[in-house]
Parts: sequence; structure tokens; C-alpha cells
Amino acid sequence: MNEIRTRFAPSPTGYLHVGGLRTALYNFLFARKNNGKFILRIEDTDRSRYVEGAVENLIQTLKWCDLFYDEGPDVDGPYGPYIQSQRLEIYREHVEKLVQKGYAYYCFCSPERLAALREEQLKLKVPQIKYDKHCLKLSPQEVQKKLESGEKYVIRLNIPENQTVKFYDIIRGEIEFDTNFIDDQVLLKSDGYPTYHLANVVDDHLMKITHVIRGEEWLSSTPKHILLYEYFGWEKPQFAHLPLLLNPDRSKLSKRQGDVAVEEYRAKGYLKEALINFVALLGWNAGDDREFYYLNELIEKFSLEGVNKSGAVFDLNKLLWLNGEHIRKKSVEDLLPLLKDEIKKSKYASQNFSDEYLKLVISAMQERIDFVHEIITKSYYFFERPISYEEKAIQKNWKQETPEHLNLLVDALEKLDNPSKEDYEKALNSVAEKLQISKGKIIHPLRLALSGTSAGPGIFDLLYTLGKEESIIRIKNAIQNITYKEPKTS
RNA sequence: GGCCCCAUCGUCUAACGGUUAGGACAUCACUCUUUCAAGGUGAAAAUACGGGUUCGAUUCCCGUUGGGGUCACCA
Repeated sequence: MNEIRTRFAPSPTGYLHVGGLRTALYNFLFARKNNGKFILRIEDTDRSRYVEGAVENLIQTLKWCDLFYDEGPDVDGPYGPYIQSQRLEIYREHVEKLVQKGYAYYCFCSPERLAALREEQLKLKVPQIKYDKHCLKLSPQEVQKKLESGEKYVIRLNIPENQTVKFYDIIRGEIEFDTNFIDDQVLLKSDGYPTYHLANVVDDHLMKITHVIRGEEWLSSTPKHILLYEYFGWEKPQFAHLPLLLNPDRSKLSKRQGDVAVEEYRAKGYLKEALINFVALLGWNAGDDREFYYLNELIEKFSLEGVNKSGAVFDLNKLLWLNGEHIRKKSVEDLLPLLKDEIKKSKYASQNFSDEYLKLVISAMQERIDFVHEIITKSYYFFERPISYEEKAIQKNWKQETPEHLNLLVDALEKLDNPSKEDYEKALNSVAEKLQISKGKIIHPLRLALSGTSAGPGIFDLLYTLGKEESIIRIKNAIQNITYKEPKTS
């Protein structure tokens, strides 16, 4: 049995589209699952769309996602180069073979004539706007003469009339097209570069790709590709056209309606694990109820049969939830470097926090966040003293007698030596007991004093993380700075 | 408009002729609790419509409607 080979063949537009990520992922999963090879090929045959640094960025982003390929621009393989702009000679050679066999032909029509033709057809309301094969009528001598005189030309695919092109799509089944609705596609542009259709077919064959897994937007040009395989006399790969990723309004996912770049999601603090997990589930499932996967588990479970046919709306809500899930499943040790990165990007960058301290902060906050950077925004008080005290919490929890209570607590805390969480709890309990009040009467104002807010980790985690000395300072500060407010009479 | 594809809760989906149509996100309620979360329990929420085939259709066929994709010297 032949080795399975798949490829991800993006054009370097400057960023990795999340739809592209899913296509890459499915290709990757399918190859890995079947012990095959996954190839990255750069389709940069449109010179007008050249973007500086796009290829490097694409590669970096793919690697950030852990989608490593076996052959690609920077990974040597037997069928390189893997950048189409470096394969121009190959395409020319191949397209000339088609011309010789009459499956393709030179066309010298000007853009003006083409535009006029289209306009006329539009006016006549012809069923299908197509090139009129005008240049097919040229004799070999005429063609030769024009070529020698240096006239600009393209090479077109010679689509036959009244034929049916059939192919089997793994996801959609048998699909048929009538060639009367297919245009004589340009294969080689006047600048000498191939179009997608030519380069794609030639490379997929030369690179021994066995499964073409790509987005549904390619479905209607697949008959052209089928014809090319037949004209070249090549064995066809298997096709699998993936359902599209959709905007909330169900149109094709686009920049205009939110973020589409993987880099954006990365910058916003989404974990690669969450992004991969989420995107894998858009259009595929293992047939069970499972929602949480790691990449290696996806490899194990993936099959093209599990891919469904209809488009999937990219639902930020679920991605957010998954991000939280992945954060909660990670160990404190794994989260530590992520938090350090976030600190480096924050206003606390110049400060030094010990790993021990940060780990305590992480375990206190881990189940309260959806993003790692929320450790800094939601609990800034772990990185500096409270800069203000939440007004509503003062109203609710800071009573006239609170300073007295907290002073007693400070006394109790000062007696503790290297306290554990339990020691803090005992100390607080004994103060409450002495005062004959409920623990909550102390806990709430204490939380306010320590953090400036009314929400956050358990109070003893808070005390333990901040430590005895710092806690006492904060309590004293609060006693000085918070003024009791008469309850509003309304 | 032509061609092609698609159609189960708001969203992602399960069901591959027989289920009280299941799960997840989001929403709401309850619960746990020192707060906020997380967790637990529960509620509301779907087979687009019309014909067939069949003892029986979410499931198979046809049509309608709706949505999407594509019609470049872009990929």
C-alpha cells in the first residue's frame, strides 16, 4: 500500500487564517493517523500579492500550533522545492506537453477583448460566461509568428464540449459537472507564472500527494483539475472538500466580521491547545459526546468519515470556554512560564516575583480565569498593593466596628510564626469567637483590605499567598484609608 | 443569474429506518460556598416545508424553500 501523503498549500497572504488552520490540522491529523507524511507547500504564484515576511510568519504560526510538517520550505524532502515561485520551469515544461497534445493552447487575446467579450455575453444573458476559444482557431504558423514577434500570451486549458466530469469526494460522494459550464481556464499567465490550477495539479502529482483535503471553495474548480490529471495521464488523488467556516451571519468567515488570523487569537491570549481543540470540532466529531481533546488524542480519533458536510459558524463563546477548560487542566508548572510572559508584557515587567510566589498566585486564580493574562487584570493586587477599594464593597461590608475587629485580627496574626493556611483559619476563627460574631463579619472586610475588591480566591489562600507581613501591612493601610459610611437610607 | 454544495435546539453536533430526538457552548433556576469562579442538579430550546418509499422516517427518493460557494492572467 502506498504511503499516505497530504499537504497544506496556503498562499502567503501575511497571516494564517483560522479556516486555513483547520485545513492544515485535518491534513496533519489524517497524515499522522495513517502514518503518512504531511507537507507544507507555499502557493505564491500571484506576484501582485507578494507580502514581505509572510512565509516566515506562516511557518512560525504553524509551528506555534505544533503542526509540524515532514517536508516543506525549511524541511528538506525528496520532492522540493516546496515554494511554487521556485518551480516555474517545471510548470512551463508540463504545460507545453499539454499544448503539444492539444489539451491546451496559446491565447493572445488582450484584456480589452476579454472584457468586451464578457460584457457582450452578460448582455445576451448566456447561461455561462466563457472564453470563446477565439485563439484556438489560430494555425500553428500563426501562433509561431506571434510568439516570435514577442506578443503577450497566456496558455489556456482546452475544455471539451458536452462531456460529463465525475469524481468521488470522500466527504460529499459522487459529484458531476457538465463541461459546457466550464471555462477555458488560464493555466500559464502572461508573466510566466502558473495559475493555481496548473501549479496545484502538477505539484500534487510530483509530490505524490494521495489525498487532497481542502476547503469547499475549491469544489467547483475540481473538474478542471480532474481534466488536467486525465490529460497528463496521471493517477488522480482522492479528494475531500471540507465544509466552510462561517461568520455568525453564515457567510464565509471573513475579516470584516471579527478576527480570522491565528496570530490575533494568539495575541489575545488564546492557548494553542484551545484553538486546535476548538477548530478540530468545527466540522468533525468522533461520533461521541467528547468535547475536550489534546492534539495527540485528535490524531488517534480522526477520520475523514467523521467530517460533516455543512458549514460551521465560528462560535467565540465555545472557544472561550475551551480556553478556560485548557487552563484549568494545566499544571501550575505549565502555567508559570505563560504567566511570566504576561508579566513581561505588563506594567509589572520590571519587578521581580519569585517562582514560588507566582505559583501560589496561579493556583489561587487558575479556576477563575479564561485567559492567563486575567491573572494580572483580575487580581492585580498580587502584584501591587490595592490602589483603591471597591465602593460597593465598602458600603456593604465595612462597618463602624470593622477597624476594631481587624486590629484584633492583626494582633492574632502577629503571634503566628511561619503560618500555614490552617493557622490563618484558626487565628481568624478564634477572633470571631472572641468577638461573638460570624466569620463573615471579618472575612468580607478582610478581603476588601487585602485585595481592594469583593471577589477573588478563598480568603485563606489570599492570606497565605500574600504572607503574614504583607497581609498585616495591607490591613493597617485599609484601616487608615477606608472610612465608614452610613448605610444609605432609601 | 448559470453551475455546484448544504439543511437536527440561538451555536457546535449525536442518531448511519424503530430513541421520551442525546451531548456541549450560551441562557435561566437551584445547589455548594466567606466572595468570585469552578463544580453539581435541573429548565427552556431543534429534525425548514410538501410529496412519496416503508409496518415505521431526522435517517432513503423527488420537489419547494432557504443558506452558502463558485463563475479572474487571486488563491
